[in-house]
Amino acid sequence: MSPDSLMPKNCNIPCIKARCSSCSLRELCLPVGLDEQEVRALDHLVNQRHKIRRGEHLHRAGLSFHSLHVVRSGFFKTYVLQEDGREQVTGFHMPGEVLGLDAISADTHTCNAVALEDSEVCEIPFAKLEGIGRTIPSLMHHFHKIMSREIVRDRGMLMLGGMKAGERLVAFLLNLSHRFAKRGYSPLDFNLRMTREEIGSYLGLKLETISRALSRLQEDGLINVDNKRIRLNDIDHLRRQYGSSSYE
Amino acid sequence: MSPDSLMPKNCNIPCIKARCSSCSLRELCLPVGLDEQEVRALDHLVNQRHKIRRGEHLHRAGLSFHSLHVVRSGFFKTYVLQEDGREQVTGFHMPGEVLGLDAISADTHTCNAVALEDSEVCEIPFAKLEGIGRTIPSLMHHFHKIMSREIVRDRGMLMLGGMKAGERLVAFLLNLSHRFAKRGYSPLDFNLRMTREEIGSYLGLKLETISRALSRLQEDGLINVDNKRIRLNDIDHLRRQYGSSSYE
DNA sequence: CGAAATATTGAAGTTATTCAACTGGAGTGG
DNA sequence: CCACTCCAGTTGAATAACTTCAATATTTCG
Repeated sequence: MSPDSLMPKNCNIPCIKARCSSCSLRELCLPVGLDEQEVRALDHLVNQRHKIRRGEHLHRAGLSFHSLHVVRSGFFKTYVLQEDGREQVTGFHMPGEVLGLDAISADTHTCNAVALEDSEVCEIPFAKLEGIGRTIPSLMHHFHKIMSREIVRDRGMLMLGGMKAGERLVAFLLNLSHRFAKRGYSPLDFNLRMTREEIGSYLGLKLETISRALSRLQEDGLINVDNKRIRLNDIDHLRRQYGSSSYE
Repeated sequence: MSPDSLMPKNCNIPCIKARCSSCSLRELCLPVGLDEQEVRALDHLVNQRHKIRRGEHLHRAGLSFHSLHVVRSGFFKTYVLQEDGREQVTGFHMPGEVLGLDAISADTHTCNAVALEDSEVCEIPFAKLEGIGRTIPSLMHHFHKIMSREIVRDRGMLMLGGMKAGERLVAFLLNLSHRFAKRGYSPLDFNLRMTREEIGSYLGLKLETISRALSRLQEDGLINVDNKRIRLNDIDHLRRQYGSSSYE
């Protein structure tokens, strides 16, 4: 049992009307920086909440694109299948983060998105977003910032290029830590939702290498590893020793 | 390194009014898919053309953001300097491609952009773009596609994660080839504008590894290398043998 | 032309991968 | 409840890939 499940406790309704104005993620999600009136406009924009159970897909590569989705609770991974059948993980996604931005380009999803734990998403029909954005410039501008942040984030991953396995892993852990912290969870003690293999795929390493790197960090006393649970014992040391790579 | 000011220095014709409606890049750049009237609106949007000479910077990380720039001619690289002083290349940019999308996120440039050869850019004040976009939905929508494409492109780089040096390099060459082709240049015979070191930085490899991989491909008869000039002798073989990675 | 930057290549060293054996936990069915 | 299997994870040993260091060649540019 994870000490910090990202799931809300009482969810037995498959779809409910989403309301940004009373959502606990207001300060993380689309509404950031919007005033009361603008957030109410968002209430009209956001269609509904969907439950996605662990292992279910939110969308698949090749499907036509209509709506963005914001993670309301839970945890997702996105990935693509390469010709040879290998799965390449392209990202992990927490509450408040937007899925589907890649699909705007060609009106087609370019990746698969699967829930790593029971999750909920809010659906945002993209045409509607563009429509409402026309009348609420600050909303449109905010959306541009979100897209831009996605670019910055992806580019941050690129910068791991020159790093060694241990450094990449630390950068990854620090990134998760930072994102958990922003969501009110401990930045020092959290559960990985993904397997070593998925981490490896994301970082361009093999699962054994991830395992070894984790063991090594534990030997050095920098972290504690108990299966999926990670404790960062000396986050400053981690930050100093390895690239701070604080990309959002 | 050459001393390079932020402003164009001594150009005879430093800045001229840009006109999308008569630009040869119409089919590659912002105007793609817009009708006559909409393109004329773009003429008002685009401020002017700037000449950036080889080695000069278009912008630097940390500077405040006002305008996007579209490469009108020439070739740019973007990069960030890491704490240890190492330069990490984040991209190469050809005519018709937009620079500065990363900066929207925080109104601050997150990377440096330097011309790898004498170049020209068209300046697009971002506030103006958002303003005009409000009245021309198709322009706004097109802009969203451009941002989305940038995300797809960056993510394509991520997918090189699992590949070996030779495969990454081939993916890189095929990507360049494809982009040259779209611009009317030969997809089989082109000049690299960047050094081996810059390619290496971009791909997460050392310059010697790039050099060796190029030599190896030449030995195998797949390409010809003459310093910066590359000829692809068997592009189908290259495409088949290595990941097609046709990201945009 | 000559200096500095860029590129190539070899040999040695390091790092990550591969293959393989083994552990432990979750879930299943007798 | 236990035996069993499956899956994720750990760890070791051998191998492959990449980097580093170093020497040399080539190109670029003032």
